[in-house]
Amino acid sequence: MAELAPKTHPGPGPKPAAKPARRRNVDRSAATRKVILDATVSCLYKQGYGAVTNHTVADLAGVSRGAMMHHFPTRQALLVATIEFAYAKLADHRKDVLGRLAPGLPRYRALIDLAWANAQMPEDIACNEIRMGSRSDPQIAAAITPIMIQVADDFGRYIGSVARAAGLKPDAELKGLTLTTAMAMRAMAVNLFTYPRPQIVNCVLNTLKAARERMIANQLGAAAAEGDHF
Amino acid sequence: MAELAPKTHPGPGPKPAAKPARRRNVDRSAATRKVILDATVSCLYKQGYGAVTNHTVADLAGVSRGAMMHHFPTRQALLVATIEFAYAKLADHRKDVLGRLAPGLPRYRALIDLAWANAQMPEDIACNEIRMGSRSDPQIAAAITPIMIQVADDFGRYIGSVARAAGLKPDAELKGLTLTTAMAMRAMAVNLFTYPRPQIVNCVLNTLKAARERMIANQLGAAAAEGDHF
DNA sequence: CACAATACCGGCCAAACGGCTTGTTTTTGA
DNA sequence: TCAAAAACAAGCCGTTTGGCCGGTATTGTG
Repeated sequence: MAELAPKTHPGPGPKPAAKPARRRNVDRSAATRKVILDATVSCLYKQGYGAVTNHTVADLAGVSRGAMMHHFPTRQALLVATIEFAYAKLADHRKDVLGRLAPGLPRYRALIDLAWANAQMPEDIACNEIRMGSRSDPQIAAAITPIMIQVADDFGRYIGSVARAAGLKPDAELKGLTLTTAMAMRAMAVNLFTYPRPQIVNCVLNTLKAARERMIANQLGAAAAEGDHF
Repeated sequence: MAELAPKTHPGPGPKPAAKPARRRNVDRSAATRKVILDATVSCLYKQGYGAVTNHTVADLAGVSRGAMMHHFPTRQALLVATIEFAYAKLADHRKDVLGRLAPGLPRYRALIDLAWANAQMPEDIACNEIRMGSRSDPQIAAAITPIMIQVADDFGRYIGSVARAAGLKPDAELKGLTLTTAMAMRAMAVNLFTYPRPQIVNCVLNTLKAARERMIANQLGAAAAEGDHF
């Protein structure tokens, strides 16, 4: 739990009540919102949707319920903000990892491992929890569905651009592999909570990578597929 | 909502208060339990884990809350019973479908479509909801985890026996395909609630079937893979 | 038939929930 | 410097939750 600002002078100095450093309102707001959203993601990740209550999140964030009400007047507002916050973080992570790799096949080949890394991140687990949990609340579900559709479509287009940059054409085989990977990663991450068998991970990843290499060989010829890309 | 027994004489006959047919206690119990468990599955399927409350389930089942308390004293008891009930139904369905097919390759090839059919059934969706939802309640999660581990292991052995009967050896490739299929189907069924794009289904199924045919050709030679098995 | 056991009923309770409200502290802008 | 605005604090309330209760109806048993 991060301290937002020192409230008291820590040392044994002669000043018994040092004034807290002056902070601008925009910074105070941003910091508080971030603390709350991080706490929500952490709560969703560790305890699941059912544990996300007013009280729990506020305590976890080290913030009063009043402050939470001020920034997120309703539960719906909190969850919508959390899903946008989490998706943004996931997109940043993707961009960061892929940016270090050369465009073309190396970058395309990194997508499967990246998908698995993403699926394990608390932010992705949190999004899954909200997607599933909000089914019980039509209002929240209605607010969240369009966000998720847009994110999914954006993600699909992004994968398409990475594939094209690698000289691959996004045909049915490529789309099928992309979707299968996305689905399998998500379910596998969820599954690890209740069926802790880490050895299945490499098993699934290898299956997907084998299908990928076969597709690359089909599209670009066997020359592009030489070497061990597992 | 099924009537358990006619309480009053429906017709305009001269008998104003016909006695309800005498039923044995075991039958009364079984019927009531079934109505409650069906209602729980339906509630999980249509509205999700958060909607499964004492009141909602009892109303949906057409049963008093007292009767529910009698058969399932706690929420945990209800959910454990539901997950066992649902898994039994899914296993029956699998057995029923596969039993109509010739053992060997035809039966093995039916597994992917069967996995998708199973994943879409309310009973499977209900199990997913319980698995995810119960993460917020350590007690319920602890009661459910061993059940799911056993079911998953039994299922794995069953797939193995079907594969062996088809002359296939359960190597890493086959296991990977089995796991990938199971994971992708589960996530896809969940996904349809929030991202209604039916066209992705065949895309994923075709990817998995292509991998399957390639594996069959690898293990049994090209002769076994002739024809169109999509 | 009498009496025990089981199935069923619906009101009740404490606890926890979401969110509203009033009051206090800090920042802002003129 | 000072009033308005924003950030923050926390008590409060109506509702809903899971579970408990005394009581009734039906079935099993000697």
